[in-house]
Amino acid sequence: MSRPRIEDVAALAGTSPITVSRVLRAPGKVAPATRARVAAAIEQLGYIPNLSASSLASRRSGIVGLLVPTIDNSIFAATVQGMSDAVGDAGLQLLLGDFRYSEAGERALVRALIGRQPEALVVVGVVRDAALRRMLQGLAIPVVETWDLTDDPIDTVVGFSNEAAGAAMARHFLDCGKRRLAFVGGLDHRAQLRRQGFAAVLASAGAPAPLAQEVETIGIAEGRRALTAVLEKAPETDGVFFATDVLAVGGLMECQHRAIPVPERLAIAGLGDLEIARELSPSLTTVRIPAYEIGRRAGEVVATRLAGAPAGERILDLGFSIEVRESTTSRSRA
Amino acid sequence: MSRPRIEDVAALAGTSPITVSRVLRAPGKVAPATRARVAAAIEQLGYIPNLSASSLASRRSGIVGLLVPTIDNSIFAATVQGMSDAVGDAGLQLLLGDFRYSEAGERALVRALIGRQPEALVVVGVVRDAALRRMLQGLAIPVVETWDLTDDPIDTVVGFSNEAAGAAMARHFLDCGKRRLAFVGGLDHRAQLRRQGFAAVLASAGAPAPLAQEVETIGIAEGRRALTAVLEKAPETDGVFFATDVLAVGGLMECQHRAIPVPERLAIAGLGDLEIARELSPSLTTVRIPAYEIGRRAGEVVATRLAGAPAGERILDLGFSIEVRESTTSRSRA
DNA sequence: CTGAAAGCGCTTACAG
DNA sequence: CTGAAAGCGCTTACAG
Repeated sequence: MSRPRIEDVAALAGTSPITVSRVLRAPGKVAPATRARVAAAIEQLGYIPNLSASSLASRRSGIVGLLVPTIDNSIFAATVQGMSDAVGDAGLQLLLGDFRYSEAGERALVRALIGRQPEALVVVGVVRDAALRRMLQGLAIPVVETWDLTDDPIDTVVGFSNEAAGAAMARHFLDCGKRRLAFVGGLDHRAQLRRQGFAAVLASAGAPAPLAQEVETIGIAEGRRALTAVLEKAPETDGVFFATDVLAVGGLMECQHRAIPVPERLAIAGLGDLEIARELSPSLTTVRIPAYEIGRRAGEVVATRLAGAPAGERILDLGFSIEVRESTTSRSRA
Repeated sequence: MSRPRIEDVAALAGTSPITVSRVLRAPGKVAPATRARVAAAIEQLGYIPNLSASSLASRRSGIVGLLVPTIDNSIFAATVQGMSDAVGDAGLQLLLGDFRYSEAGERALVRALIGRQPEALVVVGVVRDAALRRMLQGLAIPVVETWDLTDDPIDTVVGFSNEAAGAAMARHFLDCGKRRLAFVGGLDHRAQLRRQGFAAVLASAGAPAPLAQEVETIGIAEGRRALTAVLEKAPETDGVFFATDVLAVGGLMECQHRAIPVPERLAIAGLGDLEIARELSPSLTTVRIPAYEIGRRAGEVVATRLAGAPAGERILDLGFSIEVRESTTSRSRA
């Protein structure tokens, strides 16, 4: 008992496959009586169109590819959700791939996705590999880069300035009277940009260059280790900016473990505005990223373009905000 | 400049499309010299096969569908990772869909996936909707249910007993001398099973029936609210089992906020063994679920079956363990 | 080891 | 409003 084809539906409804196809994709063009008969036949047979055949014939796959660095415990989950909401409204399906923070993985994943004929591609991050940029440009489909900004996107970029976020956090630490600072983060490009923005503000304020402590993975335990390392290398440190909240939570816990007063002796800040950041005590100062909106806007750009609209603004800066909380300010704690 | 087809590669390599196809899928059957010429042509043109056409002709999509309740801040992320590792090794691609904990969403998602002709389907949870079960059975492809157990899976189930997990946690509370207990969780089936197992053990031990506190969403703030509600309704409660760690973290924080001694006055436990559970102070007693292994095994079952092996054991119980930590035992706290 | 023929299940113009 | 013809880009037997 193999699956019914469009021909089986047509036979049962006493019409042609073309009409069945129309009922599915442009029901307004079919007479109501015919439409009803076809709908009944579809229902009766449990017909589900073969989308491989449909894609091949129509050259429209209905797929939007989304490339994320990781799906794990994800700061990107909200972006995926936003994308999913936006493209779902447009009748498109999301094909998700994670390249695990590796450029080789990114290339392999793009190739795998291309084979599925996506109508558009959304990438978390700005694509840095030159060969990959050229390849994506050659695809002649909308490509949206996200979670960062660049003067020269492949097509469109929807994000915020990681460098500006780092800079803003540096100013906040200075405002709090902290000058001997450290930065904790991975080697991925966005973390590096945050570090650069952070360091630049400190330099121009005449503060010491921040200690840069590198992490291998993103996790609470890794954040604790990083804080330990920072205090070993630079015991006088009075503030630490972590590239993500998960690391910062580890930093906070290590302080608690060592009975280091936060923020009096050591101020702590993160990025991402996870729910846990708000709920901890002391609550965590963090950079709020419009993660959902980034996904939503990226999805809308894609949907608009696929509906035939011309390319609009190439650079959409959705900004960020510093959420000042107890881990950097000396307000009384509950 | 449209994308090159297999015919273009064949022309450049001075051979036929059939041979190009062979180089891609069974290179051992092609003479080395020919293979080299074809490989060079593929490279030169940047040829990527159209997988819609390939799927249609071969009736093999190379796709495994994975249905999860949510991709958000996910207790399921490890399962997805395990699946991805296992099916990736077999050259299959994962098509991920989240049905947002709704049966209607589950049905719609299955229909959307079926259109893409997946060779197998993996579902987080046991499918409860009878019509959907019949439909999946009729598909004649491997279907793996996960994260729970049932006597009569559609095909194969890989998981653990949620009821037994609830029961084990009830025994642990009793061992700790706690008898006036509460359960906090959502209305999804797995949470209900945990509650039932929990309640059954208490009943047979002659302890009072546990208060069941329902939550709308999974979040730290929701866990705090739930704990507040429990203490309002039953101030004498001396232990609370939360259906997931995220809720339990909220419970722990609310206790901290109210200066309720944990575990002396109130013991707290969760399920999932998130990293934060280990790191908090007091650390959180929890049920460890082999989430990665569930995904990995499910993926292996699928890969084995698609490689032609007959169906093996229908029920794979991967078990769970109670991780006893400070939130239920009165050991000294750092 | 290699290729000509047929076909996978749809949709796109086009005609009426 | 409806349908016959052609074709989307591959792969599957089959033959040699």
